[in-house]
Amino acid sequence: MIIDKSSPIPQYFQLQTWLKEQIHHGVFKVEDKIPTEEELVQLTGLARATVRQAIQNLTNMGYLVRKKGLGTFVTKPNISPQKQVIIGLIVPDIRSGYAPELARGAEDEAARSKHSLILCSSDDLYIKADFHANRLIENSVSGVIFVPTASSDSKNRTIVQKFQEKNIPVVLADRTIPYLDLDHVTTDNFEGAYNLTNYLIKKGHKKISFVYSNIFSTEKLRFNGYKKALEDNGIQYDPSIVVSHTGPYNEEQFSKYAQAILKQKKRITAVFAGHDRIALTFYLVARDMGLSFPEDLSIVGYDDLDFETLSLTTMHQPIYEMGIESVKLIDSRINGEKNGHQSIVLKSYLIERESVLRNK
Amino acid sequence: MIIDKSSPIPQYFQLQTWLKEQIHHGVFKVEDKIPTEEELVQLTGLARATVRQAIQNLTNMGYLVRKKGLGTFVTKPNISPQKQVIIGLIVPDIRSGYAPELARGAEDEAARSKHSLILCSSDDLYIKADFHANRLIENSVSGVIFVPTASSDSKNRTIVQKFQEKNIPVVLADRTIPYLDLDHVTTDNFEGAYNLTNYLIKKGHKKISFVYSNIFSTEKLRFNGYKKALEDNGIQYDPSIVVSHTGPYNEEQFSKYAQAILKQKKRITAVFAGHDRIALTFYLVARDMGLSFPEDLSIVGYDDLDFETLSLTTMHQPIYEMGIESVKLIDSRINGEKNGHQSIVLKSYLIERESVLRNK
DNA sequence: TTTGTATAATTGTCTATACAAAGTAATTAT
DNA sequence: ATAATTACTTTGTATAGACAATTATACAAA
Repeated sequence: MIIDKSSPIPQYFQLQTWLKEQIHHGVFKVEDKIPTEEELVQLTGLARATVRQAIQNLTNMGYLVRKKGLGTFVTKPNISPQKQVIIGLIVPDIRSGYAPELARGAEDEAARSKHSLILCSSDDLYIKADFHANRLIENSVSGVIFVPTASSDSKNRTIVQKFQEKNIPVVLADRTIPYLDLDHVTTDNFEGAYNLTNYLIKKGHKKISFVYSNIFSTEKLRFNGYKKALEDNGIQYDPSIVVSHTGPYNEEQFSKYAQAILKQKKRITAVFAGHDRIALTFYLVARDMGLSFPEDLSIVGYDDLDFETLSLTTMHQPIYEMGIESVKLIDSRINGEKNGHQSIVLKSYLIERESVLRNK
Repeated sequence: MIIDKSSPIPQYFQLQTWLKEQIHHGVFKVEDKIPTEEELVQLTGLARATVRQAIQNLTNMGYLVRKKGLGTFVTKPNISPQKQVIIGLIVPDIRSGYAPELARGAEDEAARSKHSLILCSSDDLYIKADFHANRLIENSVSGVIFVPTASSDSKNRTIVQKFQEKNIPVVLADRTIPYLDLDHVTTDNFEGAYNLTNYLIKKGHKKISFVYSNIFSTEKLRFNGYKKALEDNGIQYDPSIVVSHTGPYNEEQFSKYAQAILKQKKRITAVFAGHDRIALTFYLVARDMGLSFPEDLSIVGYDDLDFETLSLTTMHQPIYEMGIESVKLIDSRINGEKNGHQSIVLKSYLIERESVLRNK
């Protein structure tokens, strides 16, 4: 029998479930007419009002369409049985640095699970990141990949918390925020910088300038790797050839730093730039000052950006993979697979080009 | 009286309308309890089932919440009075060419109207563009900015039609598709190429090679501009120094073209590359062949990509503005402001750098 | 060929009634 | 004072029956 009168489950609900099963099993197919109310009354022994309640509910749910004078019909298996997943990506600027590569990695991985990616550029400003965060929340995204801005840690935390309040999983990409237990994908910045510094030292360089922004976790780690490598090789750390800029990269400012460093009397032989952009600035300034390259000055960068005509020795960061891993993390959060927060640290490797010369 | 028994309008519907009005006019406020079913029976003279039908409908619509044993309550006036607008952006690859600039322009303009941008890279392939199109449609985007792929016109048309069937406005960015009346944002490719060719001619060049992909509307127009400029200056068009590649840009292939052109006996003095990437490839090949630059060979490109260390004379395309205008067009479509399709042609301008030398 | 009419089938609207289930509030027992 | 009981209110489930509105079909009339 279809209806169990002794069951505590409401009879309209039993009928409703039965009808749904019939549709699901293809007994009533798409566009088919299901039995009339009267027939269902005969079939189940229920009152017509009860039958109607079951049918009405299924109609509201979109399983059925009722047509006056004609009957009740099974609707086309409707749109989107699985909810659309949208992931927000907040980068400093989609035009610069590694952002395009990160975006593409994230996009490709998202596409694999039929997810979509909303693009947000923060210009490294808290206020823009906050604006985007609000919009992402309004769009009820399923997760966010966030590259922290150049603002203070506490402001970056505010943004993360905004998402957390709405139970939206957040993955920090590349940079991290202190005192915040979060999923995080980055590269081995300390180790990478350590290896790169060692490489310079093995090439005979002792006076190695280090120029970086001290507000980003990544560059701070690189600086630590640099210092450790000096120490392990018995080279005295010299603060006078280190530039620690409190703020994000800025072409004009870093050009001045480059000029200052290159004009110093105690001649440096190599520059370790906090990232490739800085390396490029150094190269341009050095060239303008009449230094020949790499004969007069060896330069290494960090990131492996695509400078077509500048053959820069640098540390390649697997940015594309970072995008992939970020989306994977978001995905596992959405599916509630993991508990506790994960930090994924990807390996970077040295790309030896022609910007470093053995120091005699 | 609340209910007009003689009206042809169903009584449950009359009650439903009345209740909705009371809520709207604030007689029943948010979180308020509305009269119980029994009270409404007294008030209206209807049967309880009829009253229930009215209440049930309003519950389904989200106006009311029923609580067993407690009563029926007015819900909070729900979320999102204004719908979120999401715009899809389909570019060949967010990592290359002008895509980042276009994306950023679109993003900034979208942000101004609190819209969001979903990023899609097609790799210039029909199949990927189609995949993204389907996902954008599933996400019910409000509009799409589409850079046609390197596939055939008919395949690109198929994708556009997919959106049109769902009444989703489409704007073609940069490239166009023949025989398709659509909103379109581009630059004056013919005129730009004409001017750039004239510039070369005024610099004394007569043997000017032209190398391009003949599958894109933009580069075809540039080629036409090039030919027209030759003609207007009385220079014989020479097909043997023109490379017309049937397919998208491809580094390996274009390197071979460059080698072939540069090895020819009838020595060319300048190259007009279909876009900056091609110009770069020519530069690299020429350099590897021992040609000095720009003394032995003048090169011009098109796009004004950011090649840090290559001082390329080129035609600057206002790509950022193209992104802005594209979103503006989508916006006016969404608001139903315009009828008929619009073509916006932005002005490009010559950037004179150091890659062109006067030919003696 | 078109238009009108009758009829059957089916869903839509509505009334009247009864008991169940889930809360609240007052009362009673401990 | 606290806990258990009871009474009451309100929505939830269910039955039985009546008539209205809409559609398809067949047949008749213009």
